Amino acid sequence: MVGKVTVVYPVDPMPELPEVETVRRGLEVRLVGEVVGSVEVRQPGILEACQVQDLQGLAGFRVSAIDRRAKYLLIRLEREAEARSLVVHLGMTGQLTYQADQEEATDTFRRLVSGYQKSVGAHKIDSHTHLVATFLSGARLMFRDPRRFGRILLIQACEEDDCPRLARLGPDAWKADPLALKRRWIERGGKRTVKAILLDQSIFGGVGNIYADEACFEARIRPQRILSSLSSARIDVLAKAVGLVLDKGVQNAGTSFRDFVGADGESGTNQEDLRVYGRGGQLCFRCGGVLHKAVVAQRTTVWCAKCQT
DNA sequence: AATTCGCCCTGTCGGC
DNA sequence: TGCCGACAGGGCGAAT
Repeated sequence: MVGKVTVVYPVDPMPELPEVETVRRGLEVRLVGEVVGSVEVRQPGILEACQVQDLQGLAGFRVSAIDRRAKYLLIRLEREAEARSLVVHLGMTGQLTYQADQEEATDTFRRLVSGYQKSVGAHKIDSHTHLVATFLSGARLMFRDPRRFGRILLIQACEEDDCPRLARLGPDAWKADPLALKRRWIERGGKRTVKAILLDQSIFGGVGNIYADEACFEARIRPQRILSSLSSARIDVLAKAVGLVLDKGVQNAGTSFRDFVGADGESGTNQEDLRVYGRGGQLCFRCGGVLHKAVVAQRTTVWCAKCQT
């Protein structure tokens, strides 16, 4: 028996495509059809290109759909002939949770499950809760983000192409045709590293630090390899690996080290399936070699020097 | 033109 | 034990 085991809980990096998709699915089930009663902005600093009054003016709008583009959530709102999109980026620690009624348990319940903190239920309103939308049904949608890297924008539904953040995004990386990934990587990647290309949201959107490293491990390619130095066949493998790790992330309802929760406050389980992210210095599950850690493309990067070439 | 840097922000952790 | 600096990190604008 081991005496005392120190478990390190890394802070979740930015929610990436699978995490945002998990929130989208949760909100789609619960939020569509709800009519906004009032919106309280508790921290105006999270707003971008819109004012507190604009959000307060959403009273009477009905939620018609929840869409996602890369790591952005788009909450579609309609009132008579008007249509708006509430655009939400979760930053690093953002949580967008739904509460059916205010009598429901109002505190997050955390417990340890397989070495990680498991979160259940919407968090109570605290100093990190920056926006609370209350619906006519009594339900609430809350945006909570301790590190405040998240952003909320409100745009006219028809102005999506004029929103610089959205206009910059390339196609969605999830469910993209592997041949399309390959073609665009080669066209737009120049002489950059695989890691830099995977993280570049204007080439394909949705992949962040976790899934970039996991895809490289899956494809047995070093993240610092220059893409143009890879054979055509190996780029094909990488393209399939990206699809695979994103699929798995979505199936597992996202990666939760600490902060990430879905719309109902539930943690994901993908952290249990990670092969390299957060494992620098530990042993490779595939070959037993020591996993290396270094900064590549300005991000902490982990790879196996033995089986990734 | 392509790439890098500094900033935003706060909880957590290691060192003293 | 407690204080404090270092660190983490996506996206954006400025600088190189």
